[in-house]
Amino acid sequence: MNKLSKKTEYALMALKLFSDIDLVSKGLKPHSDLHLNSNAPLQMTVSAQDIADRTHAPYEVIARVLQVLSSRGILKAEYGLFGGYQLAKNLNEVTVHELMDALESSTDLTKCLNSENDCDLSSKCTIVSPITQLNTKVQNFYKSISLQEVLHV
Amino acid sequence: MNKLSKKTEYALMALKLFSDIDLVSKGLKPHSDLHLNSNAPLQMTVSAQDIADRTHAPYEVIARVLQVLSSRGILKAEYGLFGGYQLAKNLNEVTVHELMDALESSTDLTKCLNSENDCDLSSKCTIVSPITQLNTKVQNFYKSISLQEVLHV
DNA sequence: CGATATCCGTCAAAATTTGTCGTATATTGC
DNA sequence: GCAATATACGACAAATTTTGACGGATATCG
Ligand code: FES
Ligand code: FES
Repeated sequence: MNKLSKKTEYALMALKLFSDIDLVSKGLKPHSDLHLNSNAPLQMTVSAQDIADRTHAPYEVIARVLQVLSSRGILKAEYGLFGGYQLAKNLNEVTVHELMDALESSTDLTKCLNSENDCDLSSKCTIVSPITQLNTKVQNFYKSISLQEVLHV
Repeated sequence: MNKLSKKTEYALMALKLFSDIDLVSKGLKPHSDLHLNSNAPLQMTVSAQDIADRTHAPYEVIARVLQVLSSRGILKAEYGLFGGYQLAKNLNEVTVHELMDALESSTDLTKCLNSENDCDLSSKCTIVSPITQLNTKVQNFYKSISLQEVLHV
């Protein structure tokens, strides 16, 4: 399959939103219009509902994604009225690998590489070493790309 | 998910087998024992059944994989008794991307990138450009790695 | 012609992803 | 204290994809 899950896509949308808001707060223009509703003052803290509305992602799903990003320290959560999420890290310091590790079922290239999945063929398997080495290359590749680099295009 | 499918794994096993046979034919030692059964002379042409036996992959599945590799010109097929498959290309000239393109459902990083899948959100989507650019990077990465490089470790 | 092996369409089982629901917990404003 | 709001989390159903199996057609060779 070799695809990024919807969860990771939704995460990128949310993080791009925060990234743009951050630009606005510094007096710079975002790359795409934010379509901020109402004339309320710009809130650095955005609720899951707002993020769902603006990204057009299903609320329940992206809410869960935001919780994970929060648990990973990429976002900071605030309870209560006017609560929501804020960027907690500079996106320059978060890699694509980190995002995948947070949201994908696994970052490994194959199921057999997963230590929990004890493949009964591993003793007879002829490509354990090749796959392992290729896997390392792929991991390093995704570790070499920051989210800033991805979103700020 | 971001994983290589079983089909691609089976393909790598088969190609490693051919790669090792090729070494033997040149009088060199393969990296892993071939466990050639019987005392028959070494055949450059190997049947799907033999490959299934030696890789421990389900016959029906790896047979289909071999057919695809044949249609892509990576293997050469021969009908009839003592028929089977041979390496048709130098593995130095076949990339990981080429193998994925042959066997994975898609080489694209997300479903939305697939032109057939006309995502109804694409007009509102905020990450079309970021995803597209990241996708290109990933494609180029997989195009930069040859199967020789992967299997000959 | 018969034995063997590649080819190919279809389909069911299994696994994974995606989305939904219900509920608990924490914070704020009154 | 209490109601309103928003995050946190477990469980579950629907949808999609992968994996594997079956049946039969086509090609080659002795
Ligand atoms: S380790 Fe599972 S098939 Fe190679
Ligand atoms: S293009 Fe489909 S969600 Fe972005």
